[in-house]
Amino acid sequence: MMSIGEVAQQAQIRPSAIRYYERLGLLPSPARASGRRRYGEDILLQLEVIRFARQSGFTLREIRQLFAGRPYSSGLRELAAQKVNDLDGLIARAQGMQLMLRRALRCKCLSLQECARQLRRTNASRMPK
Amino acid sequence: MMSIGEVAQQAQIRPSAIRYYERLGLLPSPARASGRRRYGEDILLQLEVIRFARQSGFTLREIRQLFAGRPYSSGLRELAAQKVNDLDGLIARAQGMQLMLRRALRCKCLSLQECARQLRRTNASRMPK
DNA sequence: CTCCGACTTGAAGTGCGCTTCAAGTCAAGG
DNA sequence: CCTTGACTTGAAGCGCACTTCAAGTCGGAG
Repeated sequence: MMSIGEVAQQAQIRPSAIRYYERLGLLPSPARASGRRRYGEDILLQLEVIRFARQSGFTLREIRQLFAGRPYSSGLRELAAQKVNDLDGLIARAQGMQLMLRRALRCKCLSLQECARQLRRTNASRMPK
Repeated sequence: MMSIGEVAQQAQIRPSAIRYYERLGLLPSPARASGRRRYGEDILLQLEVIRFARQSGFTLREIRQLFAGRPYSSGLRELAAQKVNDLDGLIARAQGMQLMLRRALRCKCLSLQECARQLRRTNASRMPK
């Protein structure tokens, strides 16, 4: 069993963030030894998933809905499917942005107006309203 | 020439956001007619690029650095190249997340622990520390 | 002319994701 | 024993991206 400090060090995260996740309901309250939190190995995996999801643009509330609920809960699969869809949009936008930046790097016209015009011409379909 | 309200309506954004962007230096101060801002068509393109960049995970400060500076400024190309790189990471994480969610949808084990274990087994290389 | 609605400004407020602070508890080492 | 340092809590603070509010200005319709 690890202390919150050990977990934090291994997960490269601040203890305060772990406590914050717990308060928000992303993590279950762990066992306690004379008041102090004691964690098993599982916590590291859970924190990894939280970070991974955060870095994919999920909010903590979404992460709680998706991962901290019981399996098979009613709207959960629907939500997950929606999220898969959202990620398609995110990926498309990120790729469009890359295209724009690469183009700007090549053509030496790195200014808002020029790049916008280029983007519009070549990538209009991927620019959401 | 358009008023801030017209621009806002066409760009699907609040006037307050336009003023905020202006204050932050993302947008130049437009012409004024008896105190009121008057915009040409260019503003719509500029706002589109800002939204597009925001949706790709850029902060407003980054957007200002990248797009609101003069062309060819010193560290600008370097920054852009860095951003292209960051986007690779973002795209990879988003795709990893999609994989995880799709898997969870198929195998009916949508719980933090199960998905984490799956992710770890199948996608460890894409999980950043 | 008067009223309405859209605009102006600066300042304060909001929600998110944390961090920091203050005050206190506890266990282990010297 | 007593100090040290990691922990506990609740509350406050912070940076971001805006929005909202308060108080005032302005142009055009009636």
